[in-house]
This record gives sequence, structure tokens and C-alpha cells, in this order.
Amino acid sequence: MGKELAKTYDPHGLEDRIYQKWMDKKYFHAEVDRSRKPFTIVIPPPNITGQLHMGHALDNTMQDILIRFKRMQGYNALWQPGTDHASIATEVKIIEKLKEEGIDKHDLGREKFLERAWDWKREYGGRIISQLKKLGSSCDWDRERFTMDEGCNKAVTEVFCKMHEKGYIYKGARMINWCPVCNTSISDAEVEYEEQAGHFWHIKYPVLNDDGTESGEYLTFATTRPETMLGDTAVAIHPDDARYAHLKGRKLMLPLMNREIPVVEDTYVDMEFGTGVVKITPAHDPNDFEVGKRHNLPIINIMNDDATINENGGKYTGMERYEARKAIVEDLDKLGLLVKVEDYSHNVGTHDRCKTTIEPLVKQQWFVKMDELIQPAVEAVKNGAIQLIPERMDKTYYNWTDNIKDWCISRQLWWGHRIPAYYCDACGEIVVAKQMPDVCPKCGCTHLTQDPDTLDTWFSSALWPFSTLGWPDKTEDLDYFYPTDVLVTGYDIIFFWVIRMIFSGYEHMNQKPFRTVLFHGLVRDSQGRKMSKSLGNGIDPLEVIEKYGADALRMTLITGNAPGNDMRFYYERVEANRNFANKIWNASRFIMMNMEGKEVAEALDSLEPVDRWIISKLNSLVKEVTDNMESFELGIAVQKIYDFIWDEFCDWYIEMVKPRLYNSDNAASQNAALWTLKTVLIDALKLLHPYMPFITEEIFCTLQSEEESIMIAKWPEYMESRSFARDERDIETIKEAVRGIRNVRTEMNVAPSKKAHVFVVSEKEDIRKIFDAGKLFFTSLAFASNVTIQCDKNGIAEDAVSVVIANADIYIPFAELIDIKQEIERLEKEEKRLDSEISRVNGMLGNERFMSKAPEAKITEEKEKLTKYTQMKQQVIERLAQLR
RNA sequence: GGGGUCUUAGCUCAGCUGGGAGAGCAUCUGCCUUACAAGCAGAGGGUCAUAGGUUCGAGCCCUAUAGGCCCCACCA
Repeated sequence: MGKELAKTYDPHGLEDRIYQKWMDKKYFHAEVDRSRKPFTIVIPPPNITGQLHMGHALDNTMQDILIRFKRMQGYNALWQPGTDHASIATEVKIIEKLKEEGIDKHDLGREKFLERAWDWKREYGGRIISQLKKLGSSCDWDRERFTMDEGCNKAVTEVFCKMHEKGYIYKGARMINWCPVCNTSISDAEVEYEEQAGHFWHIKYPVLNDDGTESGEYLTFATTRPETMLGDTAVAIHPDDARYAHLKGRKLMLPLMNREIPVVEDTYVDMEFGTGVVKITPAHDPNDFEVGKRHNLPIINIMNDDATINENGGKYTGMERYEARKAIVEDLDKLGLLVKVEDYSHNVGTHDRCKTTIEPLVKQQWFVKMDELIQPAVEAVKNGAIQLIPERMDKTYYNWTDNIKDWCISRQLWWGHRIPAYYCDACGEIVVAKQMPDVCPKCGCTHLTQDPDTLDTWFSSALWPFSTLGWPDKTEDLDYFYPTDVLVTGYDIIFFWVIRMIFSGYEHMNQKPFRTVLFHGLVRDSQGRKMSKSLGNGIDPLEVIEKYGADALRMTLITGNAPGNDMRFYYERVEANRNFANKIWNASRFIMMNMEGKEVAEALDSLEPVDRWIISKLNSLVKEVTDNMESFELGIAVQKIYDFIWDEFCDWYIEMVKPRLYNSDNAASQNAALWTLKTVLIDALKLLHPYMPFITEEIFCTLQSEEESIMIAKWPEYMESRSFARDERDIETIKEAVRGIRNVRTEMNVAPSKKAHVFVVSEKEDIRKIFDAGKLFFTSLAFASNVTIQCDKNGIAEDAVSVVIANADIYIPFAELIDIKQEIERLEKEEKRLDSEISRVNGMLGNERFMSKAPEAKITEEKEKLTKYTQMKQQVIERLAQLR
């Protein structure tokens, strides 16, 4: 016996209540259970600084759908949650907060700063978690982890030491990307190129004679960053360039600095570009750095960490970089060495977080040597051990792996994993160890200092799939749940994260971290723009949930979008999905109202054709949806469920079955209808549950109070015994035929007087012609205002087929309603269509290639179609003859 | 420069290995009807970017062209 449901679906309150129930019952929790197969997803850990945005909502909805689906299928499903410490992002937040209090990071000191950071984490770090819960995420919260918790720290130290020992991690002076605002090095992946309008300064340097005097000749080149000339240590030409052949081996005078620099030959120079001459600044340009190495040029760093000119910059010392640029250009102009200035648009590297223009600098940093490590990761995707969805991501993946550079992992930040390297204060020896050694192994000195740097955030993220399961300890969890099954993430972090997890998995676990990577796109606003704070066009998922419910939001994010493609977010679509929720709600309400006070008995053997039709439809739906979901086609699957529930089940089946429900004379027929309604609804709810967990749970539990949750209900299975091809065909035929009748109704011209229900049914004979199933018929309910036709109070006309019509005031025979002329036109069209269909199918069946290549099922299907169309054509011809 | 992707109804997009052009929203018509007006029954609307090719058959495969978007690299 069901509880009473409200007239419209209202997610308020209900969602929180249900979520709390799931938590209380521990449905999300997964433990090692060797008798069951595991299914594991590890969450992409959201930043502790994060607020739930649409990207998270999409990402986590997809994961939740998969995890709920697999859980219902009987897998021991674990969704491992956690958060990321997000080194730069968090550090920036803390600094901002301190600034408000008038405190400088360095005045506060490292220890106090970290205390503040942990305070901040405790206060705000859980926000995103409670927001994920609002979405319905069925993570195993008992297992929540943090990239800087004890276990993860241990994993990080372990990995660092191990990789250092194997020679994969090294310290060295390299050209790195420096952010002068964040005051730290960043990796190549964190550099974002931005098209900027700038200038191209054409400058000339005087050529010197062998005795050091000026020859009067000049060498002209162009640069976008004139201030770097302070660090020039050469000028390069192409060895084959005839124009400058006479200058080989000569020296130039570096103006302003009055330093002699050589002309070097290097094939790096492009003769076609500009003047074919390049100034070489090894300390401030990656390419120049390489040229410098080849020619043993000195490296003169002219910049401080905050991008001001350092003591190597002569009179420009202390100037900010753009200030220096201006001054230098002016000075060169005064000396007559500035040839011309052009407008020039070029790509400038910026820091993806703060958008500051990065400075390439040579610094001592820690790196991960990539070339060997990456090999198993490349192989895994090539041989299919790891599948990327959509497949085209393979190319993006290889593009990165083929051009891989060593990964700069050290950051000059405080919030993060401190590098486990220790320097002897006496002899400078570097010791990499899990703990600070008591004495220096080289000189025995007892004073050692830990490296002040921390690790790139992504260093710990790379270990996430196994560090969360207990690694480096050999835990049961690790053994049972690893490798995980699916990683769901946005394509924008394929380089940052996905690739690094894959090579880390192979390196440390000797095993891939996951079988499948399911990529999704970005959620954009309705105009296709990226949602961003600065544009103010971000849509807060929590607001959407508040207004329309989590189920509607989830549906909106999943439907109408192919994997890996960006999507636009429209409120209209949320509304449409909220309406769908309401539709299900009311259909369920209708079913429960009709079941009220009745015992519904199993009726599989006493079903009527229309019941078998919907059950058969449901049966194929189960198969298709399961197949689609197993191949990660989540949007396609749910679209089918949506269509089935709304179109087939509500608009057709329920309407067709109403007369039987309203008539209590035939108890068996009524029971069969009720049983079918209930059975189909329950299975449809189950199929829908991964997508719309809250409403399905509420209805499921109301409908059958003895069941405690749809979450743990068994996923429906395809049953051959519930497939009724014959009935499916017949009802489809009826639907087609009745469509005409439905049309007629609106053309009825009824005089004004009273309101009445009008049932339109076919005449006995017509029905028999259309479908050979005596009991079957169709009624279409319409409400015609103002009717004067005499009516039968019982609504049952004597000459009607043995149909049940309840509450009908008027009975209108089919034939009378049809405008014959229109009908003939329609039939003629229909005949034409059938003709073309028949010839199409005949063409296929008569084609040898098709017959030999097409799958058996396809051929059978086409043959069935041929039979069906031929029959239909025959009917059309007969009907036409009759009408004419 | 390399790679990817898109171009389908007025709008936003589905369309899985080639075989009926679809959905939501919008528009129009008729309806407050004993589940649902957050609804029902219908209608209109598309040369599937363009040009070739493969095929019995192409929105789908191949080639070229035009336009949009994205990623990577980056010539100072």
C-alpha cells in the first residue's frame, strides 16, 4: 500500500532526507569482499579552494551514474573520494587573506604560515565535499582522503626517494618558466600562451675590427624583448647565409654594456625570418639557452626573481622589466642604434593561474626525467590496455608523449609536500632520504638543512589512484580494488594528470591505474563562452539544484552531448528535465491511485496484447540501455529511457489501458493492467535511478514500502520470455492507424451546450481489419467543450466492439469522423511511401553483397519489414477501394 | 607550423560499426480532461556547409574547398 504523493514533484527537503538515509544505511560503503567483483572509480580530487562549478557537477554526475549502475549490477562498487591541497591556488588564497590583515608571508615565517594554511583547510576544505553530496554523489565518504594526509605524504616521500635512487629525479640548472608574481617556477604545462599586441624593435650592433675598433659596419636584428640585450653573449647567423659570410668569427660591441660578444653560426637561425640575425641571450630564452650550450657561451642572468633588473644590468639595475625596456629603447635610439619599431602581434607565455607574463630563467630545480618513464604509458594506450574515450584523445595523448620534456617538479612555495632532500651545511652534500639524516654521510657534520622547496601539486595527484588505497603499504584494499576501472575527467587535464597517473601506475605499481578514461568537455554558458569569474557568467550548480532539484540538473548535464564535446548550459533544458521528473511523479501517482486497496497479483500468463507490447518494449529497452551504459554511452542510454517513459509508457500505454482500469467488471483484465503498470514502472525506475537517484528512490519506496532502497535493488535483465515480437508489431500498427483518428478529433465541430468526455473508437470491422486481435482497440480521450449530441450515460454503445468505455458521454463511430477526401489523400500518400519502402527493402534483399555481409539479425529484420509493409500496403489498397 | 573537432529544423544539439532525418526549446492549431497545464492531441519547419568520389544505397566512408572552435609547438 502506497503512501500519498503530492500533486507536483517537489525536490525540496526530499533530496536531503533521502541522501541522509543512504548515508545512515551505509550504502556507499565498500569493503574488500573476495566473493564479489570490485568496480572502482577514484575521484579526480577537487581543490580545497574549490567551489562546486558546472564542470565538477558534470564530472561527478558521470561518475555517480557509473558507480550506481555497477552497484545495482551486483559489483562491489567503490567510489573513492578526496580532495587536493592545490599548492599554488591555496597559497595564493592564504597570502590574500594575510594581506587583508596586513601581514606579509615572509614576516610570518614558514611554520606560522603553514599553521594558517591548515586552519584555512579545516575551515573551507570541506565545502566542496558537502556540495558534492547535494548532487547525490555516492562516494564512500568513510574513505575520504587528502593529498597531504599522512598516507599520501608517505607515498610522496617514498616515490621521491625511489625515483631519485633510480636516477629518474635529478637536480640541475635548467631553463625554467618563472612566475615573477607567484615567485615560483612552474612546469611547461602550466604555461598558457596568449596572443598579445607588442612591438618588434629593430636594433643594430656595431661590428668590430680585429683590433677592437669599430669597423663602421652594423649587424641588424629584431627583438620583442629588448631589455634582455643586457644579457646578450653572442649574435647568431646561419652558417650558409651568404649575406653575413664575411662576418664569421668577428666580434660585435654590445651597446650600453660595452661588452665584446662574438658572432656565432647556428642552424637554429631561420634565414628567411627578419634579417636572418638573432641576438643570443642564454639566460633568458630557452632557444638561446640551447644555442649557448652548443657554443659554450657564458650565461649572464640579468634578472631578479621579481623581474627587476639585477646587478648585472649596469645602470638599469633595480628597474622593473618593462621600465628597463623603455629606458633601453630610448638609450639605443639616442645612440642611433634603433633602426625602426614595428607593431607586432605575438604569443606570450603567461602563468595559467595569475596570467602574469612568465620569464624564462635558468635556475637550480628538481626534475623528473621523462623519456624512459613514459614508455610503458605510451605502450598501454597503443596496445589497448588503457582505453581512451573518445578515441580521438589518443592523438592528443601521443602528441604530448612524443614531445615530452623533463618535468620541473620543484616549487618555491610553502604549502605542499616539502622536498625530502637535505643539504649538509658544512660540505654541501645533498642527501635524499625519507627522514632528515642525523649526520652528513660525507663529512659527518650534524647540521643539515632541508630543501626549502615543495613539490608540484600534480606530483601527489599522479599517485592518487594507489596512494588512496593505502600504497606504499601492501594493503588488502590495494590488492582488491586496484587497478581501478574508470577515470572520468575533463580533456583539459590530460597532460597535467592523466598521463602522469598512467606512468606512475606502471612505475610504482607495475600495473595500469585504470582501464578506461572517459573524457568529457567543458560546460559553457548559453552563448558558448567559458564560464568564468571575470565574465560573471558562471552558473552555480547549487542554485540550479535549489530551484529545480539535483535530478533535473544531472539529466541536463548528461543528455544531448557526445563524449568529449563541450556543451552549453541552458535553463530551458533544466526546466525540460524538471518537467520530466514531474511526469514520472504523476504517472507513478496515477498508478498508485489505481492500485489503492487492490492486491495486484502476478499476471504474466493473463496479459492482453497491449500489456505484452509494453513489456516487450521494456525488455528491449533494458538490453539497449545496459549495452549503451556498458560502453559508456550515458547520454544515449538515458535518452532512450526518457523516450520510453514519456512516449511509450505514459502517452500510449497508460492511455490505452485506462478504460480497463475504470471498468471493474473484468477483474482479470484489470489485474493484468495493474500488474503491468507496476512491473514496467519499477523496472523503468531502476534503469533511471543512476541518472535521477532521488526521485526514483522516493517513488520506489512509496510504491513498495517493504523494499528499503532502489540503490541496492537488482538491475533489470533482458528476458527472452518477455519478448513478444508479434504484439510489438501489432500495437505499432495500431498506433499508426490510430494517429489518423486522433487527428480527426480536433476537426470535430460540436455545438455549445455541455461538457463531456468523448471516446473515439474504431468500429468493430475496422479494428478487425487493422489488427487481428479481437479484444484490442484503442480509445483516445478528448475533452470537447460544448456538446449537444445525445449521449449514452454509460458510454457503452450497443454496436461497439466488446470494449470497455468508462465515463464516456458520447460514442462516435470511427467511420463517421473521417473526411473521406482527406482520408483518400492520406492513404494515397501512405501507399506511395509503402511502395518506396518495399522497393528499398527489395533492393537490399536482392543485393548479393548485402546478403553475404550483413548480420543475420539485420536480414531477418528487413525481411520482417518487407512482410509488414506488404501487408500494410494490401490494407491500404483495400481501404482505398472501399472509400472510392 | 602540427594535430583535433565542428558545420543537420528558427535556436541548442543527438544521430553508436553506411540502409527509416530526430530530440528539447521556440512557432502555429485545438483542449483546465478524475496522474500530470511543469500537461494532452496535432501541425508547420531541414538540398544534413560546398564540390567531387567510393557504393545497389552516403548525414555517416574517401578527397578537395570555405567558415567556426580547440589543443600543441612557436621565428628572435
